[in-house]
Amino acid sequence: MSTTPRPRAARKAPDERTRDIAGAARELALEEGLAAVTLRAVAARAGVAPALVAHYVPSMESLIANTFETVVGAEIAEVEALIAPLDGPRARLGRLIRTLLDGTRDDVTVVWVEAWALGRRSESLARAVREQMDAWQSVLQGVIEDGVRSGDFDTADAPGVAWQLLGMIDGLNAQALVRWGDATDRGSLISHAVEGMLGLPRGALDSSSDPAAR
Amino acid sequence: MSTTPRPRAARKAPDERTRDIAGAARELALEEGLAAVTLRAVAARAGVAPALVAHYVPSMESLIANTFETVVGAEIAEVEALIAPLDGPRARLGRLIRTLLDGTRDDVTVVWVEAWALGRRSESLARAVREQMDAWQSVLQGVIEDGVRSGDFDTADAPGVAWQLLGMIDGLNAQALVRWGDATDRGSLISHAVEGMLGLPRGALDSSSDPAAR
DNA sequence: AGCAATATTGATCATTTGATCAATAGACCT
DNA sequence: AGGTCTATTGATCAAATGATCAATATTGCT
Repeated sequence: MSTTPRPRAARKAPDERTRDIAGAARELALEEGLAAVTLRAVAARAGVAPALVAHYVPSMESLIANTFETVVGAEIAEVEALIAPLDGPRARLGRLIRTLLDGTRDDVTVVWVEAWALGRRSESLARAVREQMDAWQSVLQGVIEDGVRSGDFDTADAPGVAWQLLGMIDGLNAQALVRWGDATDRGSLISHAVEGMLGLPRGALDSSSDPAAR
Repeated sequence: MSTTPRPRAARKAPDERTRDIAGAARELALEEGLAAVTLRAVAARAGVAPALVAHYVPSMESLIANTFETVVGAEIAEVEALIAPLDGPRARLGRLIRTLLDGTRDDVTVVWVEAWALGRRSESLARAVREQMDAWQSVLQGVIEDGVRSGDFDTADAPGVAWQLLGMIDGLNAQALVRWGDATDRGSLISHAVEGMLGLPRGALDSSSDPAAR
């Protein structure tokens, strides 16, 4: 059992090394979960000595919190950009739900689930989780309020519906993480659920109005 | 810093000691989460030496899996007993949802969330999680199928609706774990969601038909 | 070429975890 | 009372974690 000796890392500017380390942490989180983001694992992935990671980061706790923020923040931005050009609240909301439930982001879901658990023992991670949940809720609430204004949706509690929908999506994705194998389509039934919350007729949110879903 | 010296534990029959240890593990899981169920913590709570816990349990991994099963199994049995005597599928489903979302079982929710995360690193825990999810799904599916037979509900996919509903409930509870403070009533909106999934008119699942909810 | 600044590292420490085993002590039977 | 069985324990180990610090190597400037 020979541990491959690592050549001395090339000297880099602090800014770049900082980005390297953050990137290594991000990759690890997506590939193996937040719990795999350890001092030594990040160092190995970044190709540096463990002490260097410790040197560039105030604490592993903060690195993990920042990594969570990066991963989830990118997901939010990505989905936001995806639905922004769509035409009308119904199309945007339908697409958003289908996208988040299409199973292509299970790596991010793992990060979410581990953040919920680890957040109970890390105040900074817990804070990051709350912030990102607020950010997601804000996106959803925006779409719903647009729909209420335009008459597409009917609800007196857009913030509440946004929270509910967010919880549902998270729950369904977390569940799918365990029920791999039995791959019920996650997106079809929830549309009816949302229709119920928003006073829409059955089928109003299905993919027939979404060109990209055909 | 004086560690209180523990008196030698009274000799007990193996069966009883086994139950003691399982009980200590269960209490710890409910009070501080599954991650707190460590060899030494369980030993301290049970009032015995750490080596004794190791002696009575094949591995901590299995103790944790069994503890999860106990905690969640008890929750299922409890809720099942609660809704069984109710009159009709609508009342039973409504009560089930309201009960699971009333916020009085957050300790169990913590166990669920940690099990999802830890299950990624423990095959036995992952198996236990799948089993208990199946058990929950089975309960939900039973209620829904009753409703379909009686004409109360309208869906062609009772198993799918059961899975979706389970995921939604878990997600909303997990979310509430983090959003303490902002305590939106978790139960009211989801009723509309379920009405949407089951083809019910708005309000059909509200608490007006549930004597205990008034 | 020499030097100062600093990026990088090896060595090391303290904790926490699960696990093993020989030794001990208490209960029960004859 | 004595002896046997076995429940219980202290001591100890290996592994993994986060963190610190003096020492080293490399860069870039003069």
